[in-house]
Amino acid sequence: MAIDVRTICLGLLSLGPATGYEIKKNFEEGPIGYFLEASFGAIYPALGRLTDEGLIECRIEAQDGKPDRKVYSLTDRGRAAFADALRVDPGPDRFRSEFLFLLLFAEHMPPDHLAHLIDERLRDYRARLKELERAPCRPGSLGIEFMRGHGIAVYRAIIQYLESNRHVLETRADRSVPAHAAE
Amino acid sequence: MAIDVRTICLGLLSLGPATGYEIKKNFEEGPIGYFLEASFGAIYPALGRLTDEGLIECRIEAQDGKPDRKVYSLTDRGRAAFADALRVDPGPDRFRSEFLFLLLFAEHMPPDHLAHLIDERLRDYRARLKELERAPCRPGSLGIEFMRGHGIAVYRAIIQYLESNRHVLETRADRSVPAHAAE
DNA sequence: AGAAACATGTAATCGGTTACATGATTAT
DNA sequence: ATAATCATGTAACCGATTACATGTTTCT
Repeated sequence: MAIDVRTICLGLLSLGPATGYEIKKNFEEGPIGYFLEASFGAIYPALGRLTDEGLIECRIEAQDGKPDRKVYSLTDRGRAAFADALRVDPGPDRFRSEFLFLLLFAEHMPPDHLAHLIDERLRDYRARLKELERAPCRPGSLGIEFMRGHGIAVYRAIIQYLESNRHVLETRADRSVPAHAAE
Repeated sequence: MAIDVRTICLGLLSLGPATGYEIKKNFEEGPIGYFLEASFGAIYPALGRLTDEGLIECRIEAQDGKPDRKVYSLTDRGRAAFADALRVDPGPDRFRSEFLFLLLFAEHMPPDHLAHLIDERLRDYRARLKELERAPCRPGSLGIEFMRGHGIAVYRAIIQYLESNRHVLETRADRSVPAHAAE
């Protein structure tokens, strides 16, 4: 078994007690979402199983209106289990991009659509970069800072590459319907 | 429906006829595997469905010993369907890394294990980079070249980041059992 | 002798996404 | 008013991975 949502929850809880909702936030804000993701539909059941197995325990905080907060924290057995999980050798890093898949066929796209596609992706990456770059008020752990730097380095590389090489695809798209051939 | 294996097969077949085996090779060699992946268990059924739907067709080449080669190619309807699929807006690019997840807990790792982890990952990235860098004999399509450049840019950024920042995690790992505290 | 490449396929299993269900409070 | 944030959970569905099944040829 590789690194699934259960292990991720275990890991994040080893950094401190948290609710399912807070765990989810980790993937949406901050550098962790740069290389990990999990949905509520995966997190809540994982937390349930982990509790059944005695690897985490849960303190319930009543709230008015909202559902009770369930703050989970690692048990000793959970700590041990996680120390164990830390020894697995990590699978390969993977970059997945539907965007690049589409660009594979840039030549068969209307030039304006192609340009729009690249513009949007660039906007997206610039936003992600800015998000990572704005330093956290309270600097997180060493690990988190390292992830942040990693993300920044990669996003910068991608933005730079896109900016300086888009013309390769775009001039070709023009040439596929060259002006002098439309006569 | 986003970009699933069926669409990927359709796209790769739009570049020329191929067998399931050849489609799979695309993900293992060459720049396409940099941002896409699919297993035989996904490709063969996808090819079957696509054939049933009349989007691709199959020419069977008998062979001795080996199973027959089934060379698939797009039909006109398939070409139209793919042109359609090209219009969807691509989901976000995602980078997933179990490796970075582990590094999140670098402080709780034996220093030699941490160093080994990073060494291995660096080796892996250098190999991938070399693989991308060795220019294809027959330069592929513009699109492929673009992907190649993208991968090279990203891998270089990651390697450089890892090389120049690993000490941040590693000196800390040392300090967790500092020499002067062991007295 | 053994591994790797060539070549296609099936089936069990599974992890996870998406959508649904509920509902108060606070910010725009 | 409307959207967003807070807060937890269930269930259907699904795509895909993994392992299995089979067998030859060629490279090391």
